[in-house]
Amino acid sequence: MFEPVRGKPDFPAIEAAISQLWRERGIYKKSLEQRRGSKRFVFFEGPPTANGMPHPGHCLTRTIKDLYPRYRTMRGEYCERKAGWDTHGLPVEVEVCKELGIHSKAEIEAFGVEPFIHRCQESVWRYMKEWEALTERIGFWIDLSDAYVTYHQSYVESVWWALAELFNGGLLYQGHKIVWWWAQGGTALSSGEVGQGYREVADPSVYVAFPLLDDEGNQTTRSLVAWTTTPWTLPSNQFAAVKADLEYVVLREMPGGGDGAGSGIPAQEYIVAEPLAAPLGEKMKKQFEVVDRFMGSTLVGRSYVPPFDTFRPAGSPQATPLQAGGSQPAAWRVVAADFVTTDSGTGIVHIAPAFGEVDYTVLAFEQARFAEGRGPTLLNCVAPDGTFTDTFPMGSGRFVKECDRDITRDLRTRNLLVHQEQYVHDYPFCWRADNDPLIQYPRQSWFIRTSQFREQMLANNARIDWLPEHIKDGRFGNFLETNVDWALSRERYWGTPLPIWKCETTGKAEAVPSYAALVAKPGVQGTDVFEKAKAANPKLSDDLRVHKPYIDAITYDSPFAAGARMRRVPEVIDCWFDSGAMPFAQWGWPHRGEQDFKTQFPADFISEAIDQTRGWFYSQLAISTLLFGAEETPYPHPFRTCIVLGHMLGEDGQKMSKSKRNYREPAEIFDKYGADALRWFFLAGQPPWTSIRYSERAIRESVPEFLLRLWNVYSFFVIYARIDGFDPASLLDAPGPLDHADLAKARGYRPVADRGELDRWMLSELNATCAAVVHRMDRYDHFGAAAELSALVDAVSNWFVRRSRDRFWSAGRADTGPEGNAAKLDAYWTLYETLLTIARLAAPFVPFVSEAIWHNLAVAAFGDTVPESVHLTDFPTGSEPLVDRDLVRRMAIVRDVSSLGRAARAAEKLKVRQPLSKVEVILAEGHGGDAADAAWLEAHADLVCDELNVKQFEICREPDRYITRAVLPDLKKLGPRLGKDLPKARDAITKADAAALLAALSRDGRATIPLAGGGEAVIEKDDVMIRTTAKEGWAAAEGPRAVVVVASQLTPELVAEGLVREVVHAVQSQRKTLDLEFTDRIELAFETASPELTSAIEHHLDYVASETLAVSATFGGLDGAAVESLDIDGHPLTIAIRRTGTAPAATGGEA
RNA sequence: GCGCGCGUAGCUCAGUUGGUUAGAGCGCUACCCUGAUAAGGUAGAGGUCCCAAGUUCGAAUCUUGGCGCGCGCACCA
Repeated sequence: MFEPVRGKPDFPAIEAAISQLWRERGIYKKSLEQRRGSKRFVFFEGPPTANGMPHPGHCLTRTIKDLYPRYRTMRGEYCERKAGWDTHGLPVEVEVCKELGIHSKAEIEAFGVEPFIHRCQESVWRYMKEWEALTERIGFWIDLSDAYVTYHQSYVESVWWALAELFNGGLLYQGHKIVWWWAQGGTALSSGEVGQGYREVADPSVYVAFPLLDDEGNQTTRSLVAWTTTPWTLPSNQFAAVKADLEYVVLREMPGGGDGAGSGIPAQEYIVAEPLAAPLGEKMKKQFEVVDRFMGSTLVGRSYVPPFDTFRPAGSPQATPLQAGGSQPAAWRVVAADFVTTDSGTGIVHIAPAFGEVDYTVLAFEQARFAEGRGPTLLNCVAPDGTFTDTFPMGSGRFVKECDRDITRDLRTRNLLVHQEQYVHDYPFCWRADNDPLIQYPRQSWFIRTSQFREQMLANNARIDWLPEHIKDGRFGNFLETNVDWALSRERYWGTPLPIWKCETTGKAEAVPSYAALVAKPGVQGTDVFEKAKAANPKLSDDLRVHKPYIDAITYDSPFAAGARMRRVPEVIDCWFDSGAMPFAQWGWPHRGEQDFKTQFPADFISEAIDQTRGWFYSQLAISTLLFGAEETPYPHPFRTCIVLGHMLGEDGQKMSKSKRNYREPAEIFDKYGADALRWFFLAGQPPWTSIRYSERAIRESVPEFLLRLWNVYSFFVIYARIDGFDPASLLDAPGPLDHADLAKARGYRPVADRGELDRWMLSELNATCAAVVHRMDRYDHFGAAAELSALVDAVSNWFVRRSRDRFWSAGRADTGPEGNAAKLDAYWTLYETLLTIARLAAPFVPFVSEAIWHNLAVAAFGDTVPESVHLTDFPTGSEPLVDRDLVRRMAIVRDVSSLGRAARAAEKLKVRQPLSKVEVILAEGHGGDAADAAWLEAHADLVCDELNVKQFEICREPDRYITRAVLPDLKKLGPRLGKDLPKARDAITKADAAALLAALSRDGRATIPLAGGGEAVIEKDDVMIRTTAKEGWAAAEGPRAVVVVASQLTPELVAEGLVREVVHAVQSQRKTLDLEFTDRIELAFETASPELTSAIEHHLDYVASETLAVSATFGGLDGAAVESLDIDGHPLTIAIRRTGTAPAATGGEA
């Protein structure tokens, strides 16, 4: 027998109990075991970082990541779910630095790399408990005990193998490039990391004069005006770039204002691009006259005085021999460059090759023009820590950005500052230390030649199913097309060490694919460093063996030079490479895990939020393509389908972030509403790729619509099943999965075909929904599937249960015994089957509530002869033979007619309590309905009468009394055929005599109508639709399927009945205010001065008494009764109620 | 600046290949039910489908150009 159900569910408490049940019985493991050997569904877990608290965004990803594996498992597939943790990288180091109160690399070195690494390793697990709790709480089934961890030796060795492969293939190289440099952190960042840190800031923007030299090397009064937002790069200026085919003008200040006028100092003349001259004048609020104009090519080759003489020797510029013969000064010369634009600035670009990628290409180009070894060298007066060196005394030892002000002031005193303003633009900061601006800086760095694989990556991408689809060719495709080589190395500490050892003599390098390969090298030394540390501290993790600083101690004999040693390069790698290597590194492949890797590659399904486009999605695709791309595969790799989730927004619509903590803790939501509420909100609230507004209100409001409604139906079922003795276990001896075929074996389970219409309808809807949900879920459309589920629960609650109440409350027991009531038993079987099936359908979505329902309806009833968990059952796919489409359609018509009837009543202010004599229904033609529908509807007159509280139902025989018919052209059919004549045809059809036209069409199947302005059109029967419109003066409502007319005339009898219903309603309200149980019996007495009301009550006294459970109903007073005076439709009435006793709760009898 | 996405009811969002009366939930208002009851149900009000032009017989839907929002990118010197 079923356990009693609390009417008001405490979902969090229910979920806690279910959670415990799963844990104790190992349901997750069993769900896997049960499918072992079946077709695999491969899922990759994108590793989160556990050194921060989980937030609502993680709840979303974990919900989606749980949904599909659960669904697939129920569909019969085998889906391993290996957890993973991302443990390396800057986020961890920065967190540890914060704890230590330090920031710079120097401080880390002072603290000691070894203890620092230990701290990092501990920090990684700081919030592990919270993560594990969240994972269990939200019902994310995954193997936490067997998680892959990116710092583990086996993982690191897999990454080493990958890097060695790339190195040996010539795809991993060291290059000198301008990189985005985090000076305080002393490392370059990848483009992905740089992208994370853009922020809008106001920088000083300066217009600086570069005085031109004449042919003799003397300074002239004409100056180039260059624009820059990074004054600190000016000391390292090497060139000025112009566009050769752009017009430049020479500006002289008009007399009458400004500095220098009349002071004897020759007026300054400024050279700028013609289109930018006027804007500059406006900014400076000065009048200029143009004294000369020429093309940019005229300027090319001219020498100028750089703003600072940091690197400039005294005297005239030195002529340097060119490759092609002749000579030129190597630096401080005007060059031509195509990238110069007139979008902003002056059309003259200050070139500091050390601090700009484009600037660097100018230098490289210029170097090639000069004789070997004589060209310009890179000028740089900034140290790697972002401070000026002694080469630039003014800023020596200070961070460059802090010197902007002093540099500007200096320029002004030397009359070189033409103009200054604030410039608001986006500038990158370190994504982990967001007060540190990044600078572009020349650096040796290790790169992966990903750009060489652009086409292969695009081809691979083309075969991936992206959801939403536009990611493929949009955001992700674009990113691939503009791919640049992956800046892999990090000059940091806590990361996978770059497994490259260099010969100290020759500088030649080789890559090492594993620790074993390393210690097998000839003359290996230094392995004892770790062993000693381990001896001193036995708790030291063995995995640190392959980390800094221990790994750096290991050296071996160079194969390149006799007597030389091989030493590791100092860098670690970008942690995104770690996570991207996860498809094979999670198994330690290729050093081990061959079988696992083979069966678990590629993934069928992954899902993360959109910020992973350039993160994990890219790193996986790039690594997989580079390593495995040579082989033709019939599938994309390393994943086939990827759901890209939208960003989670806070209550204010702002983006949430771990560091800003601008969100409610998930735990609070779990405690108040439960995990299933949150899951349903995520899954059913919106398509997964839209950004989700995470608000408590929205979560709360999503509960009644589905979870609570489902629970209420379930609770209704259990309450009455217990009362009526519906005990499936006593009717079914050898239960199996409790699906339709299984239940059909039960005694008293009548074949569906023999059952009442409502039952057949319910099972039709149920099975149709199963098929629809499967269809949606197979296409990763859980949002659509959730809508189907929601509609099904609505159908059960608002139609099946409501229309079945009579059966549930009718006399007799719900069994096959002598008191058995077959119709009642049918109702129970139908609702039972429906609820069991819904529990299975909803299981992947709301696993807790589904389990609670299953547990009571199946396990509590049958014990261990049925599956002990809903998650061990097969997902219902729907049985087509049980679906009766005609019935579904016709029931929809009844619901429509009822709804329209109520609308008609409402329009005339006729409340449902007032009985009416008649309802007439005119069915629309041409809406897929037919004559059989009308007959069917007529057969359901009682149902409609009951719903609408009318005495009589009729399909209207004289529709013309109530409606007018209009013939409407079916534009979709006629449009393509008639084209431009359509408007004329439409007018002609609309204006034509509808009756005559219809007659002609039904007689001949076609009709010819004349068109305005000549010509005619032939229309066929199917080319038109008939619209019926209610005539004025009737209580009618029209919908697409029918017009419903209610008779609004009231007879005295009807009025009296209406009054009585009002009285009953008043008594019931009174019962409720008196807090009477629904089984309490009462004595009832009325007093009224209205003869009309007196008469009405007298005529229906029995009805009143039975409806209100009154043992007596009289006129007059009643001692000790609760008395209430009120107004019944304008008639005064006093009601006296006295409780007399309680009848035993039972169904049957007074329905 | 370039790219991607979005713009539909007070709020959150659907809207299938262009087709006649643009939908849902919540909220609001009114009503119903009172044996699922601190539940449940029905109806109503509420829309220049961001703007403009174009294509078309016909545009929320397609095209172009604006405007606004979000996100991403980076040769913003």
